[in-house]
Amino acid sequence: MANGVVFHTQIASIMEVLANAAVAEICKLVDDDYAVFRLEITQSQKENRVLRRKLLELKVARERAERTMRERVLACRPSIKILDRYRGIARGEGHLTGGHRSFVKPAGHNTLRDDQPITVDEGSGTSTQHIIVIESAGPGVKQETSEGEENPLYSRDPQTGAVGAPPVATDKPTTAPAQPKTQCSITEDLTKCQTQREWGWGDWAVLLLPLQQMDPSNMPLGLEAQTDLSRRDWNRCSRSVYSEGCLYEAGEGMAIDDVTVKVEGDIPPTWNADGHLGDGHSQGRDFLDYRESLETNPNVAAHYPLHTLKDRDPLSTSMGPSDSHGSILFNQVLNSDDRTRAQAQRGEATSGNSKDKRFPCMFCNKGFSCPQKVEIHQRVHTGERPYSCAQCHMRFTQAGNLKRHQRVHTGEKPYSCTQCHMCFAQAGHLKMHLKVHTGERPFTCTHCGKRFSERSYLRIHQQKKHSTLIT
DNA sequence: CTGGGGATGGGGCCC
DNA sequence: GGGGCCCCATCCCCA
Repeated sequence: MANGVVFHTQIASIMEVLANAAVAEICKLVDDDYAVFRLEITQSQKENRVLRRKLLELKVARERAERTMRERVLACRPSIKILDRYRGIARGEGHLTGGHRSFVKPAGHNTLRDDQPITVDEGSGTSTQHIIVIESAGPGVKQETSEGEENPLYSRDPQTGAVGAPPVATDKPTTAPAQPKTQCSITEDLTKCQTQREWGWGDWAVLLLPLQQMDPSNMPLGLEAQTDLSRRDWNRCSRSVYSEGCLYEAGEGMAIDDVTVKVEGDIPPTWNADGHLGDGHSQGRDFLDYRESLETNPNVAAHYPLHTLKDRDPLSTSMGPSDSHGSILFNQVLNSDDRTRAQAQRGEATSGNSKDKRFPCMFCNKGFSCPQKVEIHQRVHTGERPYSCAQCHMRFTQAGNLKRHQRVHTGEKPYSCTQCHMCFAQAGHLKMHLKVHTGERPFTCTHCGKRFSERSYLRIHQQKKHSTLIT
């Protein structure tokens, strides 16, 4: 018994010694790592100071160069005009009250209708919109200054009243656009610009990039709206547009070629790229693909060939989840255009001229019968998806679509075939399925006479076999 | 051929 | 009666 006690005592002593040794070893490692870490921090701080100083110097130099180059460019090339109504704000002479919402205009969309509403101003007096419309057609980069033609709806900076000068100054004006940039880098540039509240030549050069370098699927979208609060904000915003009427005044549109319309302004608090509730200062990450919207506008469709959009090869830049989201949005938008054309062919009115459809979309001018319809439709353009699935976090533009989606989780298939035991979650799927039993094939290929049960099958067939598109 | 989802229009209900 | 809001049916596309 006594031997047992001694044995346990010895074991305890040994364990204590081992534990102490381990602790000492751990402390030594921690101390070593801490020293290294501290050294790295110190070096990083030094680097930060140096970079900050360089940044300041560059900023001062660019300001100086801007002034001289602006005078020089305007003197040498009177055709160069720059539209920059809100430069005072963008340059930091004012303040931004919200985040930025941006749209990319389609390739080939080289004109913008005078009455094309592309932006929103809540009229609060503090909301700001920044429209940048650039024409780079031909050898001349045609831009237009807003000085002297300021839109009262887009007021001067409420604090300073400043209307900034066009950002034409540059250190390297002719070489900036030549460098290929990925969509990611474009976004980063814009983010930096917005962060600094300053636009220089390099920023404009980014906007002048050809669209082939701007793939829609890589546009980082921060389109999700999660909360009712945000939805109300955005809805209020869109409704205010209707209360205000079309805000886009004649004569302020700009001709555009290589593509870019950029609209910045207030966005709902949730429009952060990460899809979470935010403060609205997403710093330019929330690009929205806008290229589709003008296609459906009968007044501008002729100028905006859709193929120029579809033919673009996607960039390989990985943008994470919002990347695919953007691609989906773009595809759906194109589908919407196809649908619009199909509806027009069926004789369905799509213009906003009729009395029944007197509520036009602020993006594409398509008419709807009531403001709610427009609000829903405009989500095509804005990417807003207020309805979230609790099971899988998918988001939808309409409550009904969410409800339909939830059958995926519940397994509910309320539509049963009377001919067989098949069940479907959607009525349309049952309807389509019934054609299997009836043999109905109403869609006939005009080239080979082959018949199909669905229009989409015919279209695919003609694409594959005849290399044509049905209209 | 099935299944999931985007988008539009119709219609009912309420104020 | 008209407008706002909501639900639903439907068409369409794509994987």
